[in-house]
Amino acid sequence: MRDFDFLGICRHYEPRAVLFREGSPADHLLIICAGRIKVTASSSNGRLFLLRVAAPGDIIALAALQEHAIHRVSAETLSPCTVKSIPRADFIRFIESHTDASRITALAIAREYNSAVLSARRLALHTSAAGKLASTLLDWARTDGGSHSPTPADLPISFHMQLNQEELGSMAGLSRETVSRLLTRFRREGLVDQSDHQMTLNNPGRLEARYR
Amino acid sequence: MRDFDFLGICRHYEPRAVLFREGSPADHLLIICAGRIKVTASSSNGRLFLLRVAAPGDIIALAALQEHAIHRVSAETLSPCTVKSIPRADFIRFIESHTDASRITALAIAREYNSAVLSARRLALHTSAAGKLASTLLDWARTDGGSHSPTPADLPISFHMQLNQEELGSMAGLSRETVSRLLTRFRREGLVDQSDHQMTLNNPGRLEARYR
DNA sequence: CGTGATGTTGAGCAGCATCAATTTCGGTGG
DNA sequence: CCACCGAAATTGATGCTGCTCAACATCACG
Repeated sequence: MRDFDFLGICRHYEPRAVLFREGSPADHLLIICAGRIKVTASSSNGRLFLLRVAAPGDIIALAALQEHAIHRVSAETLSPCTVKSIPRADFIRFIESHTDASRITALAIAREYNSAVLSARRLALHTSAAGKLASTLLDWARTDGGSHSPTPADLPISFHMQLNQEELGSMAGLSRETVSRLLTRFRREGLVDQSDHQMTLNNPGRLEARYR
Repeated sequence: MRDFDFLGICRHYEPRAVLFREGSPADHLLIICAGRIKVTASSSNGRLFLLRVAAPGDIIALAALQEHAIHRVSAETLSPCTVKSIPRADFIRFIESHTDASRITALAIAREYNSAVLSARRLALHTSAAGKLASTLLDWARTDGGSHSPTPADLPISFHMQLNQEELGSMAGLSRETVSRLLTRFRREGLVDQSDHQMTLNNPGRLEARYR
């Protein structure tokens, strides 16, 4: 841990700062120390896809593990952030020389992998818009809402919703308007509550059962 | 490498053999030595999503890196396969004790990660069915067609299509019928050729430009 | 010649994107 | 405190795309 502290450079960022852009060369790995970061991909026709919201402890810019790689996503801060930036060579030297670091790294990368798989799954398996939105919310609540414990299915889960409906839509592959309509529907059915930026899933089990 | 050979057990599988199923506990990592393996996820309503076709050198069952994890995908052989199965503890001990192994592992995992990100991207960014199918084919050709070199955009790419239209559809998030219609359309426009199980993208650049 | 797997093609319809109008809300300044 | 502004959310109307259902073709295999 002492060695790790000397690795790379820690920088502070204001909200809405861009850490890197799709297409730029990837040579540094980034580890989030504080704050939330939005990871997105975009298509030339202007569509945006929100791949994930990364939290402290997450590694982004994994592409930098390969030499001469190029970022396939962009990263932008959502809140004030502290991010440690480590050149590829230093990072690799570090995990090669610290036995337990390689394990922890592998785990961190596996977490990123899982999150990407969940996204793909969501988008592919659900035909209906309601299904996509519901499982986006559920996935979110379960990874963000915290506890890695097996989720008790019928207890309400509450979490801080840092995204507006447009961003939520670009995460679920839906238009802003559809998100709005669905949220009011879920609200009417008593499945979710929303006040300020707090989102509560009143009955995750039922939400999942009805719109999977 | 000598140590690696002693690690885990190598097993041989016939085509259509199931290596593991979604929901079962994940405690072994699998490394593909020979053959092709289909990695899928399914929803309760019977829909199937083909996440990726893994090739020799790929690691699957990455979920096993975490303790007490559960498989979120299923794996099934497409052809005769040789697969090395390594218990989690052994694998972790190995990468902790072999300096360069941790680097290589990290790279392998990063590859899996990239492939998952590409899938999610495809599904989210393309609104039209044609776009989804086109980019599925392009991604496939570029990773499978082999050369990691920057693809020259206007040369035909050819690759062995191991999937039927139904499977291709479940990779792109489309119905079997839509895949059929689109392939005939692409054929009519001279964008692809198909003979037997050989698929040729005559002009990747144009395919991409037209249906991105 | 039958059977099953795979591919092709058509018709109809639901669902979501799109366009557009309106409302709510938080912030800023007079 | 109110007026004003812009961003975000809500709601409605409309059209198109791709899913579904269905019939049929094709091919490999026994």
